[in-house]
Amino acid sequence: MTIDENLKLEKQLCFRLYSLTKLMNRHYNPVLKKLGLTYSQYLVMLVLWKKNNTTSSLSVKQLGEKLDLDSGTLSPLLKRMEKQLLLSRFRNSEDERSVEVKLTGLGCQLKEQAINIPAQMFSVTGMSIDELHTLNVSLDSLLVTMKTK
Amino acid sequence: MTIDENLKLEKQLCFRLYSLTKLMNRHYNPVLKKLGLTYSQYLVMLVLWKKNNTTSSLSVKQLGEKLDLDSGTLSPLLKRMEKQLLLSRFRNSEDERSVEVKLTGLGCQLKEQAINIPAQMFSVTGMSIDELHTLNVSLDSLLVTMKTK
DNA sequence: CAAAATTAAATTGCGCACAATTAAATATGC
DNA sequence: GCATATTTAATTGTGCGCAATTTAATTTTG
Repeated sequence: MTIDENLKLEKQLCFRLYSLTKLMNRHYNPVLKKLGLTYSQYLVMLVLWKKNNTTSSLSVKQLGEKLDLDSGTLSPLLKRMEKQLLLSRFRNSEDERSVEVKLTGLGCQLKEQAINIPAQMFSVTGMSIDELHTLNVSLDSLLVTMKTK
Repeated sequence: MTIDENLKLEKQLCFRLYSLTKLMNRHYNPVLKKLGLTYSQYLVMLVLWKKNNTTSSLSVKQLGEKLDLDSGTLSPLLKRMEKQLLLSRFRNSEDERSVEVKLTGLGCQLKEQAINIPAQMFSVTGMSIDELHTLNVSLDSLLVTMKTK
């Protein structure tokens, strides 16, 4: 095998991940559009829906850690979601540097419309539960390695 | 398992792919910056480097098919690369609708500086050749399924 | 306690991705 | 041959993702 061989697009893991992520997005978008969400906004909602109420809040920093996004991405994104009345933003009175985010009633309700999305998307993959699990384990291991290098 | 369980971020394949793609980008960017390339521009170069000369050309359409990108992404991207003197763009005289892209001498030379990137990035994954191959096969299969659904 | 360092968010600027539209060239059908 | 349809790029507008910088609040340190 020549060194040249390695530079082929088809050989690259990164290109597969890149293509799959785009493809994943294209499958999610029409579904999420019905809820008025983009994919990134959906990820934010997934985090907030876990609380499942309109009282507990999460800081932008905590959200950023969970989603691996910085304030440069989250600040404008959360502002758009606030404008859509999905969540509210307010400074933490204990520490005025921190901005807290909390679901509105509307944002909380939206969960009902999203409840079937994971199953729907799973069916698009055409995979079995076992195959999915195996792939998830591989990707998790890769994520851990690449985060620490 | 409750339906609710499915909505957890940690369970989602899409989130793993999304996170890995971002992580992959973060590893590529400092390396590619030395060549003055973004990740997407690198992908374009990978396609063009295969020709390995400054005479054969590829249409924007063909490039778009290989990379799964449309003209809305490629047109401005290729213009930026033309400005950097990596490639040249010109209308096909046989069919004036088509725009052809071709490496400049500079673009062709840049390949030498990129020759070790795949090996370097492979080492970041911490995987064996076999593990990489297995993962690639899984992802390819998923790509095929999701393209046709 | 005051100066310096750290932390959290916001802002700015750039480059994708992509939906939707537009413009121009070519192909097709009658 | 000409109207119609299709094809190809480019353009416009929106929303990320992120590097770099800025602003403000808090913590640390001498």
